[in-house]
Amino acid sequence: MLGEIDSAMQAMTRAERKVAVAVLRSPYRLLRRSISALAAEAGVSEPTVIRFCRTLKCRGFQDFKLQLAQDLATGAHFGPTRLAADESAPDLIAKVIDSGIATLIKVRDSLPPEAVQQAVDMLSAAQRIEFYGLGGSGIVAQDAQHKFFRLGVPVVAYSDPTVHAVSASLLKPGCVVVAISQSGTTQEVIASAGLGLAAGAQVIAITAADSPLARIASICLPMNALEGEDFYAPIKSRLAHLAIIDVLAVGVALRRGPEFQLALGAPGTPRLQSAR
Amino acid sequence: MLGEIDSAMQAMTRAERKVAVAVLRSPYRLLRRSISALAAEAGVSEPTVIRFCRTLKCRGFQDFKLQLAQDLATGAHFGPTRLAADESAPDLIAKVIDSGIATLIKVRDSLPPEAVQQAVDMLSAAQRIEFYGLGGSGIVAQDAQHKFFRLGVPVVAYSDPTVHAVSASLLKPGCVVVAISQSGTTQEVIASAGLGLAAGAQVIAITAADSPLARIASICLPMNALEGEDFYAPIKSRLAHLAIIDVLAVGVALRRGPEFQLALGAPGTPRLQSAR
DNA sequence: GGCCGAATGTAGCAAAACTACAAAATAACC
DNA sequence: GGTTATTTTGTAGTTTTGCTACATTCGGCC
Repeated sequence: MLGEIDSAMQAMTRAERKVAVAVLRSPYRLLRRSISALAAEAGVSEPTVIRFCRTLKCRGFQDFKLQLAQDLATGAHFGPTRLAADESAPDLIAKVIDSGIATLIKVRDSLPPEAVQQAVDMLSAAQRIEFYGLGGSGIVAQDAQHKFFRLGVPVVAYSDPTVHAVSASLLKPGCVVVAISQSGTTQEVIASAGLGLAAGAQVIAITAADSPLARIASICLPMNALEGEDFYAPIKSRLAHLAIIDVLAVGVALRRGPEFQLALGAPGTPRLQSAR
Repeated sequence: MLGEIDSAMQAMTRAERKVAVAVLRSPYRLLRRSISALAAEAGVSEPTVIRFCRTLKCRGFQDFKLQLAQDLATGAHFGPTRLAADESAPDLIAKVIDSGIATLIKVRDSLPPEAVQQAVDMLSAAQRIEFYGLGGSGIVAQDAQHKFFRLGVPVVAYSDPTVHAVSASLLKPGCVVVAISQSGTTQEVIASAGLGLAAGAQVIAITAADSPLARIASICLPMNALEGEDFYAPIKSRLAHLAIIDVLAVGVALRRGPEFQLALGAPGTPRLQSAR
């Protein structure tokens, strides 16, 4: 929609263009505003705003606002929407968080259910689970540890390559390694995953499809390259990883039965650290 | 949102429930309709419809329609997201991630822009930033460190109470503490925040509104109690915290200028750890 | 059965969105 | 270059919408 406005601007009259730039400047604020407020901000009259909406194939201002709202909610507008250095706080909030929402939608629609199913089965049956990740992925690994460690399985997270290399070589059949890496090319993680496999453990990779790490893994949960290597790229991929971990954690908790579901934080359960 | 309507129905009066079923029957059609049309369809009066919206924590009918539109657009409208023990993988993915999307939407719509603005100003001007959090919030703190530490400010994250207590008492004016706690009642974090204040530092709290921690903080970014202490509660609150951190990080990066924006991971930038 | 509080509806108001028309600006033509 | 025709923009008015204040009715309780 924002893109459409941008491209339709050429065919607009002068006054309509003024409305267009006002809308593009802070789309989110518009949602809460009235026709008169927008007209005043753009420095035009109210009917001009309505004509602007009609030019965009909308029935009126209300209709326009509704479509814009849906568009912004899906995050479908990202890419053309650049953040300005002087971004207003409401727009800053909306743009950053919508970028997150868009990421989650993408993960939801691209995660292969079969792979998730297999991963949940494998983790539910595991005698021991180890999460490996470096840097940002190391934080994801620690988060995973927090979510899994109350499910009744020994679980650890390592973000030090030398440590997880040693640990991996000491694993046994029945153990599961979850290797987390955005690119799937991080040598240290690939190496440790390989050591784990050699020791008889199984490896679940949360990484880019068709990457070296993905190829050696028993199961791969692909995180399709979030196209648009933009400003938020690292934030997006972190979020995507965390979401995948969440799915696995909930899946395993369900499988393990009610007593462990409670441990995840149902009402009345004594709070452990992670609930803070 | 549709899920919330469903669960809020129990606490509703008879007439409000009639509105609820009318909405749930055809949510999409509602978007184009007016208050009077909905009232007629549900067989109630117009103010009842408004009361229904208010019951759902909306400011009015317009606000309700807007939120509904965004909700429907994201596709995150799974009913009362109960999970069965034998949940199929596609549903598991959809429900867990939609719960996350709903959380982000809630954060987006409830974060006070003025507080965010102030927090960004304060962080941009800070000589030193320290993040404190325990348990699950400790991971959030570490994540924050990763996101901030390339912005040209000394930044650390502590999740050990004795360590951050010592560190807080050594702070000076110009330093900023970001205290993260879900409940806002964690004694150790409150104590350290207090020490920081006493040493002349300022404190930004990411926690529940009106909690003890919120009251002593210079600025509070409230994470309104995500009602429905359900199965995902801990996952939701973690996600909400991370999202708030993201907003702050992007806000500060923008303020600090282009060179630091690149550091967050724009194309062509050498990748550091967090990009993995 | 009468009283009290909650729940619902009625009536009215202010503002919002939209329409019809007139003024201004622009372009076309002689 | 001036006059006319056409498009563009603004003004004023109408209708609808969302909302509020108040009255009425319903349901529980002594």
